Formats: sequence, C-alpha cells, structure tokens
Amino acid sequence: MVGIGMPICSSFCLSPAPTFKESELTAAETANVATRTDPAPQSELDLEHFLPYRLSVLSNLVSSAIASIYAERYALGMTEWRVLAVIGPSPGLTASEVVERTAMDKVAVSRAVDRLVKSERISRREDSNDRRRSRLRLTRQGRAVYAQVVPAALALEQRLLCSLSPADRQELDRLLDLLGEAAHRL
Amino acid sequence: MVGIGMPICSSFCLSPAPTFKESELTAAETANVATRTDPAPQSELDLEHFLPYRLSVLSNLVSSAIASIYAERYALGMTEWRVLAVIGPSPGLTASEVVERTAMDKVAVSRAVDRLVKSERISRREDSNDRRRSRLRLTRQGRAVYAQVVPAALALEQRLLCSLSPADRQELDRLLDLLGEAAHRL
DNA sequence: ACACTATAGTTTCATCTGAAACTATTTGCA
DNA sequence: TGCAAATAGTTTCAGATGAAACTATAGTGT
Repeated sequence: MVGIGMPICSSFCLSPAPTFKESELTAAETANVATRTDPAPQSELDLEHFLPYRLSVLSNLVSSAIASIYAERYALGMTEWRVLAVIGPSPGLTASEVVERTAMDKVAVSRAVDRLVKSERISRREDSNDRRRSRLRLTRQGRAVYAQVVPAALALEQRLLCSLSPADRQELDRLLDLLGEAAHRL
Repeated sequence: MVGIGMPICSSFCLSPAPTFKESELTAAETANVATRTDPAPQSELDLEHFLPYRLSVLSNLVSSAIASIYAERYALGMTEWRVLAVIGPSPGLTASEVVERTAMDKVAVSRAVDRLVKSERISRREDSNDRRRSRLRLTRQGRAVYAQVVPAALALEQRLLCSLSPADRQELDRLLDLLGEAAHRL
C-alpha cells in the first residue's frame, strides 16, 4: 500500500555509530541558523537538535493546539475526534477500517467509538453480511460537531502553514513523505 | 529564550475558515506528488493530508522506533531516556531545569527522576544553597547506559535522515524551526 | 457437517498520564 | 523581623493507554 519506489539507503546509514569527517562541520556551521542538518559528527546527543525529539515536541504542541478546539467545547478526546474526522466523509466505515486509516490502536478506536455512540455522535449498525462488523456513520449531532470542528481545525492548520511559502509547503510535504517512508521501514 | 524575530502572519491566517480561489487548486494539483501544500481550498478534512495528523503519526513511528532501542534492553521509559539524555552532558541540572529543556511535564520528570534514582542510573544531591532543589548527575551505571544508548539513537536518526540529501536536511531543519515557532504562538 | 484458522471487536490488567492539590523552602517586601 | 507570594518537587486522583487474552462470527479445507 505504501512506498513502491523507495530510494536506496547508502551503507553508512546502517552502521551503529557513523563517523564523519570533522571538516564538514565547520562548513555547515556557517550555514544560516540551521545546525545538525549535516551528518552528525559527534557522539554527543543534543536533544534540542535531535530529530525524533523535535518531531515529538512539535507534534505535541500542534496536537494540543488542535485539541483545544474540540476538547473544551465538545468534550472530545483526540481519538474520538479522529474517528469522527474519518467517518465523516466516509459513512459506513467499520471500526477496523478506521483503524487502518488512522493508524491508531484497535483498542483506542473501539473505546472512542463506544463513547461516540453513547454521546450520540455516531450510529453503529450491524453489517447484514458479516455480523462481526458494525457500520459507523455520523448522526445529525455528529454532523453538527463535524461541521463546526473541521473548519476550525483547518484554520489552525493554515495558521501553522502560513509561516511557510507555497514552495516551502510543497517541500515540507515531500520531506514528511520521505521521512514517513524511512520511518516506516524502521 | 525562543523566537526573537518572527515573521508576521498575514491576516487571512487568523480567520476561522479561510477561503481561497478555486483557480489555485488545479494549478497545484499538477505539481508533482505533493497535494495539500497549497492553501486548503476545501472545508473537507482529509486526515491523511492534514499536517497535525501527519506530524503525529510520523512522530509516533519515530518515537517507538527509538524506544525499541532503550525499552527492551535497558527497561527505560521515554521520559527516563530523555532525562538521562539531558542530564548526561550537563551534570548538576535540577529537575526543573530538565523540565525546561525537555518541555516535558513536571510530574513526568519527577517520576522519571525517581525511577532513575531507584535504578541507580542517576544520583540526587540536595543543593546546598537552596534546599528545595536537587542536583542530578549520572552515576557510573547511568553513564554506561548513556554511552550505549546515545550512539544507537544517533544511528537511528541517521537512518531516518539518510533518505534526505544534505540540502533536504537543511531545509527540514529550517521548516521544523518555522513550524515550531508558529506552533509556539498557538 | 466438522475442525481449523482468521478476523472483528471487546474486556482485562497493569502502566502511564497530567491537572490540581499539597509540602517545604526561599524570596520579596513592608 | 515577619508575612505574603513564588518556586521546587511530590502526591493524589481520575482518566487514557496498549498488550494480551477473550468472544463471536466468518472463511477454508476435508
């Protein structure tokens, strides 16, 4: 489903403790604000420039900003919000299809669906062909929430992206795809 | 401490539901693989192209890959690993300085420190000037863990980054900085 | 029809999480 | 000095989390 033609990773990437020429460092240091964009020459770890850490902090910041949209006003958790967001445009999805699309945990989805059903935001109807499955769709109330939260979420995304030029955004998109593939193959 | 000269966000970024010319869409659609790098013209949300979601998925993937380095072999949780990683190069930090540097929760840090002290990876010594504070530093065992985990973590970072050209990495660094700033001002 | 395997979804359990309240100490100021 | 406010760190509590076990249904081969 993902990544057909992936670039080949050169050998040094797989070595446990890569070493690099010192000479490359000073050249890169002069390059603008950016540091650590060049191959890591040290075996010291500076958390603030460590990519996994930076991703985590950024992601948490953004997630909690998004959460502030739906958490207070609609008493939705992140998992519930995501389930809602996925079911909205695709009524009739099953829970496991939601799992596929959101990459969330099966248990988390199950519980989120439960809560959403209880709070009358989605309906759950047993599939007639396969009684293990349930088809999920938004209720009128669910659509109302969806209609309110989605524009706010998109607006927040825009507030993030508006610091980037159109070219930057395209670049970001490409880089995230590349990193996603790289991360996918562990 | 962060962000002195930040770019000004143009007005539409603050509007709750930005609208854009339809005409921009088709032009951008032709642009390579990338979609959604252009201003969102629709009020539909496609989770897979939604930046906050992509960041979250990527970050989780990467985090769990990193975790597999230290979790199994050293019985470290993510918070403990981070505390270790921060204290390592800066012996004598206090817990709240760790909080500042890691952007982690105060409680999480407190508990991580507790566990690390119990497992003899760090020592905690009351500050002589301020008896509320404790100075934290790695023990011999802590240094051993640090010395083993850090290279593995850096190697993993390299495996991620090796799908990017040097120019890409610099670009990534810049974009993450920009997004970080944007996220920081909510 | 029967047994075996796979899949959908739920429950259990042990752990992690963070907001709020709390203790202890220091700092600011009258 | 002495008292109010701030700070460092811990505890409490209520909920979120995910691995593993479980239930129920469907598919597959004999």
